[in-house]
Amino acid sequence: MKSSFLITVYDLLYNEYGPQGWWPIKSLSGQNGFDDRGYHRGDYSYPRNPEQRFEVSLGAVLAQNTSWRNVEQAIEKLLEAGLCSPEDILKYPLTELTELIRSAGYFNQKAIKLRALSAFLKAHSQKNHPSRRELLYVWGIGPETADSILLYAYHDLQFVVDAYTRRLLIRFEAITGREGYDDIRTIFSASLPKDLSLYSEYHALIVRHVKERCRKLPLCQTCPLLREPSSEKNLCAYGINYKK
DNA sequence: TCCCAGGGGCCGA
DNA sequence: TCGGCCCATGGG
Repeated sequence: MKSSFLITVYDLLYNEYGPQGWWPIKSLSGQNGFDDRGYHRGDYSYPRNPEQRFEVSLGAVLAQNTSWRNVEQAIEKLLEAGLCSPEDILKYPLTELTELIRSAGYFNQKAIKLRALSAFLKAHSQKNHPSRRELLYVWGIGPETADSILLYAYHDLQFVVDAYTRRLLIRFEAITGREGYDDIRTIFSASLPKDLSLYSEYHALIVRHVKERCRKLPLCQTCPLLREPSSEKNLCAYGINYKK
């Protein structure tokens, strides 16, 4: 795949949707530069302290296979209970922790996952960020969650691949769908400039675009990726077939 | 009522 | 290694 292809896709998505403000930080909602849901569009300097990094990390676990609206409620309750650090989570009763995060679904599993992550972060030096390998060793942290934490909490240059990314590339016929997580991750990291804001924004834009347009039953008529006349091949093979 | 969400662990083949 | 199953709430 030509590297310019993924950059063209990025430019088109950015022009259509603008900065997405990921990762939102609930504890800063309403403050200068943040909307009432904690989004901070176009500013990639957050999180800035251990508490904010921890909130993003908790959110990455809570967001597993769960809509963000449900995650927001859980984060809000964690904040209300004053759980802002790994130590806070670890000393909080498990049954009560489970109740706080009920809205995020899979609450029995996720309460244990939050504890496992907290135990890891407590044992780990908070000064320099954890490695990908270390995070993957933590129970409940898979590749997507690890990369989300590294990119959005620790500003480490890791491209986040999710089900939306996979669907988008399948519809471009850029992948078959049988590729593993790391294969798809490499497609992006090999093609894109090493730029933190680009990585952060690209993943967020893919989520926005696929949720909104590239659904299971896609809305190709208004797809911003079908307006590029200079593309030599697709842009979206699915859309081309769809229009026939 | 059904389907899907900003996945990951576990288990059997 | 890989597919299938389980976890679970809430909104459309």
